[in-house]
Amino acid sequence: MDAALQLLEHQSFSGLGMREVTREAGMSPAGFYRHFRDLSDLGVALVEEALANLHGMVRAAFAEQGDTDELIDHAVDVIADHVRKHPAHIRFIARERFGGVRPVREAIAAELESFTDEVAQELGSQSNCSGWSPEDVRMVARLYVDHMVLTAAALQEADAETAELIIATARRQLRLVSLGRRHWTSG
Amino acid sequence: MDAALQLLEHQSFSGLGMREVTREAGMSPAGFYRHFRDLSDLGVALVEEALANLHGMVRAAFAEQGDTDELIDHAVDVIADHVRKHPAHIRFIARERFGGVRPVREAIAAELESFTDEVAQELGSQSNCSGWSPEDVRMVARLYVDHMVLTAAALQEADAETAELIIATARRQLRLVSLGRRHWTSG
DNA sequence: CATTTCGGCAAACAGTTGTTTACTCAATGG
DNA sequence: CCATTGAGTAAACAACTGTTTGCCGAAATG
Repeated sequence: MDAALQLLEHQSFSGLGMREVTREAGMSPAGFYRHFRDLSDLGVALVEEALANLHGMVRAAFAEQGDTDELIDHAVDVIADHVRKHPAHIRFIARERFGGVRPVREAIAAELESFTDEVAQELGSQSNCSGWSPEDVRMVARLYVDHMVLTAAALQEADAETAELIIATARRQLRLVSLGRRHWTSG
Repeated sequence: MDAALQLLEHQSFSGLGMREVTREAGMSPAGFYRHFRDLSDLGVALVEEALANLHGMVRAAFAEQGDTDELIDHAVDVIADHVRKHPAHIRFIARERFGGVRPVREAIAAELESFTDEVAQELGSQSNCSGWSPEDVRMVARLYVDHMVLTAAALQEADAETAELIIATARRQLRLVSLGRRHWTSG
C-alpha cells in the first residue's frame, strides 16, 4: 500500500498497474494476489487508511469552545497540520473523489457522508443552532466538509508561501459562512 | 476528441491509452500524431473545449437583476441545464481538476482562475459590495466558483431524483452565503 | 513433533502498449 | 495544371500488461 501511495504521486489510480505496484514494493507480481483480489480492492483499502484518522480530529476541533474566530483558526490549523503530515493520503482522496474507478469513488463518498453525519451531529448539539431543522443542519455540515476537502486538496499541491495564502482565504471564507449561519432563519 | 471523451466516461485521463483512443475513433494508431504531440496535448485541448462555453453563461447569469433569491435560483438552473447538456465535459473537468496529469491539471486551474476573475469583476461592479476590499471580493468569488464546480460534479453523477435534492441543497447553501455577504464588514 | 497456513518466488501465457517508418491519396492553392 | 500539404494507412519494434500455475520456506497451530 505504501508503494502504491508513492506511485500515486505522479499518476492517478485508474492508470496504476499491479506489476508497477509490486515492482515498487520489491515483490514478485504474483505476490500481489496474496493481499488483494483486485486493484480496486487495494484502492478501497487505501481510502480507509487515508480517512481513518480524520474522524477523531475534527470531532476534537469541534469540541473546543471559545470565540467563533478562535474556533475557525484552530480548525484550519488542524487541517493544515494534517495535510503537512500526510500529503500522499490527501492527494489520493482529492484525486479519486471524482476519479475513474467506481468502487474507490463510492468508498470515498460513503466515508465523507458519514463524516458529514458527525459534523451535523456536532453542529446540532451546539447552542447557536437550536431552532434549526435537521435538513438545514446537514446542509451547512456538507458546506463545511466540502470546504475542508477542497482546502486540503489545494494545500496539498501548494508550496509554503502560497499555502499561507490559501489558509488565510479559507479562514475568511469560514468566517463569512459563520456570519451567514448567525443570521439564518430556519424553517 | 469525442472518442476520448466517451472513453473517459469509465476511466480517468491518466489511464487512457492513445491506441485506445484511435481505436475508438476508428483511426490507425499513427494517425493520432497528425493532431496531437502527446496525450496531455489532447488533454489540454479537451479542457479548453469543456470550459469554453461556460464563461458567457455565468456572466449572463450575473447580469440579470432582481431579488437575490431569484438570482440564485436562476444561476443554479443554468448550471443544472449545462450539466444535463454536457455531462461528459463536466465529468472530465471534475475528474482531472486534481487528476494525475500535470499539464491538464494546470490548464484547468488556469481556466478556473480566470473564471474567478470574471466573477470577482462582476461582483465588484454590484451595489451590495461597494465598500469591499479587492481581496475579499476575490475570496467570495472563489467560494462561488468552487461551489459551482462541486455542485456540477455532484449533479453529473446523480440520477434524476437525487439531482433535485442536490439542487435544493445548493440553493440553500448559496442563500446562506449571500446572507453572510450582506453582514460582512470588509477591512 | 506434525501439519497447515501464510507470504513469497520464477516462469510462462497471449495481448496490448507507444512510437517510428515509409507509403498513399485527396484537397488545396498559386 | 502542377506542386504542396493535410490526413490517413499498414507493418514492425521491443517493452510491458494481468493472470495462472506449481513450487518453496518459514511460521503458527494442533
